[in-house]
Amino acid sequence: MKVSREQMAENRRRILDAASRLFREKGFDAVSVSEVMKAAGLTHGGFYGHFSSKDDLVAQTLAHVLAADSGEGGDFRRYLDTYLSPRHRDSPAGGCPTAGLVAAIRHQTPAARSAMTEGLRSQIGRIEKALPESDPADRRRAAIGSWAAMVGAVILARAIDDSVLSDEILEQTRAWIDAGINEESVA
Amino acid sequence: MKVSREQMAENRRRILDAASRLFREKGFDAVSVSEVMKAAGLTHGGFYGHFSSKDDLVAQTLAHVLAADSGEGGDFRRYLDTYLSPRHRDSPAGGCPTAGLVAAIRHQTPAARSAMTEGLRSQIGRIEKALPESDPADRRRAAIGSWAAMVGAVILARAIDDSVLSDEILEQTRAWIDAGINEESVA
DNA sequence: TGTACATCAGTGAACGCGCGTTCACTGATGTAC
DNA sequence: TGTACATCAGTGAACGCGCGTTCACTGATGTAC
Repeated sequence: MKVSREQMAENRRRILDAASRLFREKGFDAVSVSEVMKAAGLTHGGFYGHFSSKDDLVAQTLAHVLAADSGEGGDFRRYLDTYLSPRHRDSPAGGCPTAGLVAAIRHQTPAARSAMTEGLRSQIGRIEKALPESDPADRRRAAIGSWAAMVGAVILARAIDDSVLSDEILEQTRAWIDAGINEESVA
Repeated sequence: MKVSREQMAENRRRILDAASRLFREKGFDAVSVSEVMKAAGLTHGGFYGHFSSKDDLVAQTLAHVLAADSGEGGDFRRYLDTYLSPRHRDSPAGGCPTAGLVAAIRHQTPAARSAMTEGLRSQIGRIEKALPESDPADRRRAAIGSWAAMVGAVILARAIDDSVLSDEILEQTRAWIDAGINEESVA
């Protein structure tokens, strides 16, 4: 049955939101088109009215979720504490899409890589702005280094089965970044 | 046709080596059992004489490649320069198995997670030893923070399609870690 | 040392399954009058 | 505003394909004598 234009737009949003959560939780390959559609409250046949292929869904989901990833104009240290928390590590579905999906981007289409590139560029810019003032070159270095360490730490912490070591990775990386930021702002 | 015991052991090693390269290059899901066997110079039917399932191959490949990942008793800065080089970024198949595979471990079996946990534990220990002397607690913090940043930077650098930004991520992360190490050794 | 034969590593056809994708159909929407 | 009908978003059965896995078979290995 046909559906109103607003309903169709909302359906599309629900598909993207469902895909976004499922992809972060289980990875691109382990999530089927049917699963996404069911999670969005629809049947699989209607999928191709919204997207040209599963690859297209992946690319559009990335653009959707990385654009929404903004916010956080606030304090960098607060962001750091939240990001490197056990709570964030344990919630991939609702957590940072970069931590959940970057590594898989290598095996996706050029459109997906492009979306990730822009997402990463703006995320680095956002961290630069949130960092305590100092020399612009140092600030950029700190933004990139911190972000690499944050994403790396969450990925490592999520991969292992020893919760003590996992907690330690989060906490030590947090302290290490914190010390690096102090150093930069003092320099 | 049957094959000598030594030949069988060598075949097993060749399967693990082929799987190791292919998994790092394309990811676990995108590599089929047949593809691995063909790369090892065998046919797919013989696979189950060596491994009980593809999941078993994944777990054993991780144990195999993470154990071999050792070496590098040398200078940390040299290791850092090599690790965060465009050459390493561009060679996932022959590169660090952690950078190539950690993020996918979350979706693998407990045996695979266990292998990654031990691999990570020993890698952190190795870096601790290679770091310039200072307080042991600072050294451990630096080892974990540096490793998170190194793995994160390579994963980020591999994900994007802008080679200028990708090079910058490697170089800035290298400089950021270098500064952090200096700070620790001075403290 | 040489022979006879049981073992078993590797082969390749075949299987069942779930996936991405297609398509004839349905019935609510929204436009033309 | 009310009616008639063309449009088209969503449905669900069906498809072809590649995957992991199985199995009857082959022939070299290596052991028993």
